[in-house]
Parts: sequence; structure tokens; C-alpha cells
Amino acid sequence: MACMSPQLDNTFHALADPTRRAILSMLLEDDMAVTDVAEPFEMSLTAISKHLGILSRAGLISQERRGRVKWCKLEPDALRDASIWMQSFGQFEAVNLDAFEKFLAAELSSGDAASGEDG
Amino acid sequence: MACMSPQLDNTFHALADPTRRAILSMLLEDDMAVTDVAEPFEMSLTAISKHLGILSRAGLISQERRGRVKWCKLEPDALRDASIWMQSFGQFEAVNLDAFEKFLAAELSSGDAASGEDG
DNA sequence: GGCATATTCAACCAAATGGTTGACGAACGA
DNA sequence: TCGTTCGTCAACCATTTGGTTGAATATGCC
Repeated sequence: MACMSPQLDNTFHALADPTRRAILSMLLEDDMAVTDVAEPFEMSLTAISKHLGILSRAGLISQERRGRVKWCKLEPDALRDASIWMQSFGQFEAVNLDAFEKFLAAELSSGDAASGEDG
Repeated sequence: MACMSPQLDNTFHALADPTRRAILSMLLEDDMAVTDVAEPFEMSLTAISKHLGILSRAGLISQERRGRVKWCKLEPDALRDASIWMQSFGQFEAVNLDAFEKFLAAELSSGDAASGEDG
């Protein structure tokens, strides 16, 4: 079942926290260093670093170290997958899920063959 | 900030659990009683009842008691809100509905009348 | 009334979460 | 080299989570 995907677990869990959603919003504007991400929050740098780790594990952002600075970059693909899953409910109420899963598989395999569905 | 919405918190948190997503999938087919929802899971009825409570608080389902039986019904509106939030990250091809419809059409024509899938 | 069915409540538990602080390593610049 | 900045690690803490069990509350049926 597509709904069992641990990737969806990670994505939705990452999105369930307002701090993390705010971080994503910030990264929408531009790539940022960890310290700069943390700046507007009343929270320790460590806490933000953990949030970024969660976003990164979920594939929602990527992080690249350049010198001392670690740059954070929005990676919308994971969001896209989750969005597609959601739209199967929001708009395709009457639609056959099997067909939709096949569609997803075809879509995903054309981009990322490694994503273990049905795990 | 739109990303701070506690409604989004609830929605995404509810979606972050594979059991709850599976429940939503089941409800996609038809309304169900709590006991029937619980049946396929290797988990106590109480646990399922809690999951349904979480889905209900998130607005993803509604529950209506008729006699002894409490019927659970999918409520796609909350999903739509979250989906809209995700689309605000518009960097990904806003879920390709056209592609999916074409896919469906292709499926139907290749499978011909053999599709017993029934909408 | 009395018993079965449907669902929730209360109490409990282990594990995970989101946060803290202090110490640490790695990279920069004077 | 020395101090500063950037970021993570380790340990800890309170709260929440997802699950259990057993009792309780409705409701329906004979």
C-alpha cells in the first residue's frame, strides 16, 4: 500500500512542526546558513540544527558544507510526492487507488528508481 | 505567518502515521464503523479508536453515531488545505493532474473493458 | 431483565519528541 | 598561534506518542 511508505512518514512528520514549516518558508526565498536560519527563532542553535536534520532526513532540504558554513537548500521533490498523495484524497475521491499507485510508481521510477515503495 | 497554523500541525501530524493513512485509504472506499476500521489491523480496538480521534480532531474524518455504531466518514477538506499549503512551495510542477488523467485514459484503453475496478 | 455488541475511559508503559546546556572539532582571520 | 565563528555531539529533561489492558458506558436483541 502506498500509504505505508516510510518516506511519507518522514515528510509529514517533518511538516507537522511549525518551526520546521517556518524554516521551509525561509528557505523558499533563498539558501541559508544554519546560523542564519536560527537567527529569527527564540531557540538554541542546537535545536535548529536538529530541526534541519529532520528536514534533511525527510529529503525536504539538502545541506552542503562550504568552509565553516553549512548551506541549507529547499528540496521540493519530497513535498511534491506528499502533495500528490494528498491530492488523491482531496480531488480524486472517486478514483481507483490502484491506478493512482501505478501512476505514482511510473512517475517516481522515471526520476528516482531507488525509492522503496511497498516496503 | 501561514506556516504557524495549528490546523496544519494537526493535519500533518495526523498524516504522519502509516496506520492513520491506511485508515484514510479505507474510508476513501466507503464510510465504516469503528470496529470494521479496526478489523484489518493487528492492534487493539482502543488504539484504533485513538487514531480515529486524532483524525477527527484534525478534521480529516467526521464521526456520526447511529445507534450503537459510530460511522466514520472521510472529510477531504482539511487535506485540501494542507495540500494548498504545500503547493505554495510552487517550485514543483503543481501536481500533474493532466498527466494522471492521461495515465488513467491509457490504462483504460490498454486494459480495455476488462477493468473490473468499478469507481 | 439479562446478555451480547460497539465504543470509550482510565491507568499504565516504553519510546520518541522538542527542548536545554556545556564541551567539542573544524575552519577562518589577525 | 590564538581567538572567534560555525555547527554538532552528548547528556539530560519534561512532555507527548502509540500502544497495552481491564473496566465502564451505551445500545440492541431475546
